Amino acid sequence: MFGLIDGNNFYASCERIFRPELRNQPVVVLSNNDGCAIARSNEAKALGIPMGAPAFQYRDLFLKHGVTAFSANFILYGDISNRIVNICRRYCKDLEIYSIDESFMDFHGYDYVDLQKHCEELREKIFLGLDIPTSIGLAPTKTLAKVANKIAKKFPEKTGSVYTLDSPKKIEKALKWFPLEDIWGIGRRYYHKFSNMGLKTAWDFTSLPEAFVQKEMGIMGVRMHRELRGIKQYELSETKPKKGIATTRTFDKRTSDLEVLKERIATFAFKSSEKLRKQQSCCRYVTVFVMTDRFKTDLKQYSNSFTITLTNPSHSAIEISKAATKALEQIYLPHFQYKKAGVMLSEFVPEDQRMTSLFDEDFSQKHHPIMQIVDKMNRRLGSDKLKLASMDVQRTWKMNQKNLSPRYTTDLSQIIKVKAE
DNA sequence: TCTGGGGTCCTAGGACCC
DNA sequence: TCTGGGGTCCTAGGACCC
Repeated sequence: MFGLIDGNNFYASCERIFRPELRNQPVVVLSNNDGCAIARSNEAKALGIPMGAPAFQYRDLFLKHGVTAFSANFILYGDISNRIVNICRRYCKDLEIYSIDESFMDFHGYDYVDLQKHCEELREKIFLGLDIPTSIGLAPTKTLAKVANKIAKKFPEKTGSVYTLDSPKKIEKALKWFPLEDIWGIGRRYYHKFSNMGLKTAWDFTSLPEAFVQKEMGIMGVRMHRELRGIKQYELSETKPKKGIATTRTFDKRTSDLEVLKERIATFAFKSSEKLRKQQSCCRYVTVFVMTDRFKTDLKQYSNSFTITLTNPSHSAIEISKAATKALEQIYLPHFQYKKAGVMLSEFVPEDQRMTSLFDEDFSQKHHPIMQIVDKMNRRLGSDKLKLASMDVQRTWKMNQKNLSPRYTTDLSQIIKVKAE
């Protein structure tokens, strides 16, 4: 059996840990620049705030119903996430971290354990320890565990937020109820296609002939089809190093100034290289993209990207940001108002398995000592203490983060204050 | 005025090889 | 009239996920 555990309305729940007066109150968490709603408490969902709702369009509604809006505090969410995983590991040795708020657990070998009870206890432990409500689904395949999880979340009273799909009868009943669009692997596109054919539920989908699914969706669809019928296609996957790393941002103002863009790109390149060094990889490709404001249809639109191939795989911030600047110069056109840009790194090799060119200088090696110092100091003193001269020394760029909560659990100076009466 | 950011995997088709 | 057969590798784009 597989278990899937996830945090309910995770970011919103994290914010509520330290603001208990917000329990049962509508809470949303906004994306970078306070742009869109990326998490909503149940109360906020009930007010009709959809996922991804642009904050400026809902400002009146927030005001009218006393919705508390937080700026995204990913440091806090990441730390709470780690704590949840640590508790989960006490209940299941084989665990795959699937996302910041979701983990799969492989319960093979737990034949003599009542998994339903086991998971109820796990849930309770997390709630007592961290004040985060979770839901758990149990089933013979990962895709069915996803189904079970959604049922647990949808019917907390009836299921106790833990739901097990362990018999063909139960599975059939669940799938006949389960909406087609909620299946793991059915996105907008496929939903459209299949609902036009009259399909409504997961059961309808499993009733399609496999050959037809293969034709329409390829191998991914076939796997999904089988998983829903209880035929296991996926195991836990171990955490692998990333194959691509990106740092991209929407700007708070549009700009056509090349110097401004160069500074942004240098900063994004630095951040990306930092992530790259953290996983001990070097990259071969550095890609830069820029784009105008896609929502301003009256303005001239332009978007482009350019990729530089490094002669030697590298994770030097200096080399990567130089390459990024060069790439930017290839695609920059004046007279456009840029709104978003990013730096993406790809084609990785482990830093200790690099093949270096016979003729070109190996900057990754050369810059290694200084990069180590930079990383060490930024880890200890807070990020951005040491940066490249091409980055914004004056901090002229600041994200809109009007309602950022403190880093309660990761920064001593921001620890929660308890009033002495 | 205002609209996120970061990933994965698969597939078809082109270029090339013998 | 009539022009093979079998591969590999790479890339862009499409679909999905949170």
